[in-house]
Amino acid sequence: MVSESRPTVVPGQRSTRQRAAIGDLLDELDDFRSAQDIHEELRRRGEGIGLTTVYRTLQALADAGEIDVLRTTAGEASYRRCSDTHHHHLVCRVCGRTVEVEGPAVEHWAEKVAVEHGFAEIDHTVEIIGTCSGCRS
Amino acid sequence: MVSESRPTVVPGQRSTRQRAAIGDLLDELDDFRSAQDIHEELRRRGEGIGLTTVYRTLQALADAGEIDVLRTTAGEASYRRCSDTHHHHLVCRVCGRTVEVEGPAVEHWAEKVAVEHGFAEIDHTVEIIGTCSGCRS
DNA sequence: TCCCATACTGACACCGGGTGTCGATAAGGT
DNA sequence: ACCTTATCGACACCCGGTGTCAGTATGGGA
Repeated sequence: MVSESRPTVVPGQRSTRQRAAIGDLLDELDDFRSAQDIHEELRRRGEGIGLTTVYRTLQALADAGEIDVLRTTAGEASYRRCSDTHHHHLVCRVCGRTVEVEGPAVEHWAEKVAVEHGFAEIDHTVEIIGTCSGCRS
Repeated sequence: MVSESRPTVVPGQRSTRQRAAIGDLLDELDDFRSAQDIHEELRRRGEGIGLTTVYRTLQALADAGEIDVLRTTAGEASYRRCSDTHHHHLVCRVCGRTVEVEGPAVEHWAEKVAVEHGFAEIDHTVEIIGTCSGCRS
């Protein structure tokens, strides 16, 4: 028994109480949350944790590809634990409910268009936002 | 002769020297530029104009759909005069060179996916970034 | 088990893009 | 020309995010 339910929260970095708390919270949440939301929620639960640490851990997780980042139109970053496979997001503009969607056709299109214009090392972002059924009543 | 080469820079607002200067500069530029870039360039050319005015004019133009806005990963807003038709951008991550691209298939896919999940009033963002041929040497 | 080099933490100061305020100024109808 | 109204822009301010650095926790040796 190697007693490692969460081997490393952030690959290549030590596992600490604070990082574990952030990891656990992300597992629990479904929507995109800002660093400050996450910090506030952890404090509410009695975790002693600093805002700086939350910012840095989330950034490290994002760099490692462990979580997805979304920039709100207000310029704020939002984070969410997602599935490993490449996908995009369908987000409700009212409640923030998020659905992961795949679109192989879009990937190919982006790649093709970019190559046609002589671009390489292609990356892309696709976000769909709308109002979900629950928020229309 | 109604002597109106630029009837209104921002629809529903007065035409002023400052707004005309911003409009002219946007006509001239090809890439996405930040508000501060635009302010700096206008000052360099001798235009007396305040940074606040530039911010507000660009925002009004964007609200009116006269120009396109792009949020950089650094959280900074960039602006560019674009064609009227709906399109997306292929941007070079090094030099910022921008190509407008169309993808009817993507529009349909976004719409379809969103409707399937019960979403309405659908909007979407698609950006492709890569390294252009000139910047790879 | 103790020790120590190393990584991590977090309070705090700071940075920078962007916005609110408000007196000064320009626009344009009469 | 005059007056009402929109606009301008210097300045203070807001706030998300980052750099710093002294203090603290961690975990691999000895």
